Amino acid sequence: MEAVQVSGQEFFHQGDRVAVLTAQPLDRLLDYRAPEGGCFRGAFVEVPLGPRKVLGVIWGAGGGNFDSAKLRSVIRVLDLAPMRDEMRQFLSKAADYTLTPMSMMLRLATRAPGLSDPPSMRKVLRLGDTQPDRMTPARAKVLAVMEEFGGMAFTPKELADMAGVTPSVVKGLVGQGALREEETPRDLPYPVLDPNRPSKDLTEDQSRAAATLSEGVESGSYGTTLLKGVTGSGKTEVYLEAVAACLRRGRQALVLLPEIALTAEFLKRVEQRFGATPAEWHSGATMTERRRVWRMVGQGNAQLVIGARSALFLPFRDLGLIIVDEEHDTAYKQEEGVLYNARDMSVLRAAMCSAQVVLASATPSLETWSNAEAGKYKRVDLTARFGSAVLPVMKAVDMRAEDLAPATWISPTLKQAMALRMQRGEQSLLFLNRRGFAPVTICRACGTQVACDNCDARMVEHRFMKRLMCHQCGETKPVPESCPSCQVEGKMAPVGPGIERLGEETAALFPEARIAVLSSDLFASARALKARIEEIAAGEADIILGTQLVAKGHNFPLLTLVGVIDADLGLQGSDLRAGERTFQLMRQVAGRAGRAERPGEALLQTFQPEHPVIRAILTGDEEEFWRAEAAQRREAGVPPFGRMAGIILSGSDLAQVFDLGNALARNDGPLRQVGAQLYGPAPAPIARVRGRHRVRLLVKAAKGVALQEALSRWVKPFRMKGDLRLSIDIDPQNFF
DNA sequence: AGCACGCCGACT
DNA sequence: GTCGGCGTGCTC
Repeated sequence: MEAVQVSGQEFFHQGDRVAVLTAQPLDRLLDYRAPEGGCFRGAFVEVPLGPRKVLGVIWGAGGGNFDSAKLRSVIRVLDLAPMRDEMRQFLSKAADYTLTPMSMMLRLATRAPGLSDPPSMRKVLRLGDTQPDRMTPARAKVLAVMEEFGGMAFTPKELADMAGVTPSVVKGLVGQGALREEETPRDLPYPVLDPNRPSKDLTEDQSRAAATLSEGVESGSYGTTLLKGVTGSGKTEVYLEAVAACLRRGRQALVLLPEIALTAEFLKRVEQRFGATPAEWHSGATMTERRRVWRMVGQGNAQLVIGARSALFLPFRDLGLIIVDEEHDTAYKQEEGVLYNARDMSVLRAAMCSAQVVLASATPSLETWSNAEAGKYKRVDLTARFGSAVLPVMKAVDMRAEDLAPATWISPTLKQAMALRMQRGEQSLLFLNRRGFAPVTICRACGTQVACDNCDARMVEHRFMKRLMCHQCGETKPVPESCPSCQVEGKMAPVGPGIERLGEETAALFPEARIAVLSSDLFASARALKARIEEIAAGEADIILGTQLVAKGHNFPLLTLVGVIDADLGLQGSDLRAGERTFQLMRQVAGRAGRAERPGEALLQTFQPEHPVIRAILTGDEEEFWRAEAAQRREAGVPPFGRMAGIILSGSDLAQVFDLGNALARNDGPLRQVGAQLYGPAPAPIARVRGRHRVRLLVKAAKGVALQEALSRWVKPFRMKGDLRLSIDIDPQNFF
């Protein structure tokens, strides 16, 4: 049973007027009468709403301006750990910050199935108090197992398997009273993690870093630390020590990872360190797992959770530490529904519950770097260990001086470097952040490019499935024989390189090479991809071609050359963070090559070798890069030195969407009052997705301005007619 | 979010 | 006549 024991909490007696927050998008609290037996503030309840019963949380005393005669009663208090005050505060603050209705926040915080159901039970067996009338060898085996694990309970199936007998033997013993049936909750506590098992040997550097982090945890107060260290510097070992310190204090810890693909490997390391597997929370988890995690976290029966960004909204009972691994990763930004950045929300949540945050990265975001610089965050640096990956020699290949045949992308310089690796029996990696065969299919007769019917995006040829695909909505169609516009036949041609096309070119250059193409869409499952990566790491490929996914986490010990096919790719466009992103990505990709005993080399093919970002990547002076980037942003008054918000309008009728945008722009009084500037409306980068037109506006304000307040006053008067939608993205990652 | 209410077009 | 399209509005 989950005991509802909250001391010092406000209590409401039966019939009292209480305000209830539900997950229905009402954006206000509803008043009810407290149920029989009363309820505490924070209790999860079931309330009637129209013809339905819905989940809600007792938020406080009722407001009173609703006709008492029409008040309905809370149906019952659910058998769930009540929401703690700090969680209510966290949700409120996060809602204020992201301008999200509370109902949506509650939905985020209750994303587990069957919360309204009583805890699911199952039958288990314990040793009974009578002896069976006749002892048989099979029966003896079963009883021996029970003796061996004295006091433990097993399901009939488990017990039969462990004893090596058929279920009927077990059934017989139950009938005899030698085994006793008992009901227990199906959701079991997670195995206890032991923080005092011996850790790996840490270098002096690592021990110092671990001590700093642990000190923070032991203080029992809020604090954020940037843990900066390159791949192979042992970041994970270091922060697992902070986790150990947290567990020793009896508090819970949360490790956020940017991608599900990284969790399996991480779980192994946790098991090695703490002797058991922690709870796991991500979109791939089954309903049963989600339910178990949610309930156990609330009861304090899960000490450590490894999860994706939404794990931040789990009902921790006593959260003492949040690790945000690869904190710069854009996957932490939720781009749909509730628009939040899990990195920033981690800091908020930690502040609410006196927990520590560790932001770990080899290439921190500028936000985090400058917060550390400003002394808001502590900073701990790890240098590379002997024998671990070291940053390779980085060189630019000036593409203006290279002689390339049409429709080829591997320069003679890069080819030569690859040939050398082939000779030496070492691996090369070519990085191209473009899935598919060719990004554009063009008609050579009229110049038309094949576009998606539902989105304002060009369709990408995927030759392995012999179709064109829209990377926005996933729609596919066959590669047309004749031009959809001018009807001329046989003139459709692929333009530009994708990873598949690069594969063809590589195969032509090195017919004897074993080539592996790693692109997320070429694998049926994360498991298949992981298996392939392991094969490659073991040496089962000479040349690896990869998209974004090769930049993350995976180590290839035999790899000594990284060739970046188009280092300029990320620098195009007007993205504020283009430089930062390119810098991070290039450093990470380059970091795949070379270890201390086998130095690596990275060749960056570029048409602009004198570009400041490319130069910074080549010289490798990170601090200088960040200082320069920070200076530029400060000058421009953009994040983290100014505030920004994106307004995204969408709807099926373009004129209507633009009308709304223009109306918003004309009535920007509340924004001008706080000195904020408004840009737009303008078509969004992908102006049409799934048949909906998208228009954007951008708001820029000085730091310290009450931006959210001004924004909500600004948009409030506008009614959304028809299928028009308006969403506000505070601290947007992409702009126009 | 659901789910009802309601007000106009093609059917038994 | 009425079945049903989904636009508008309410839920304590």
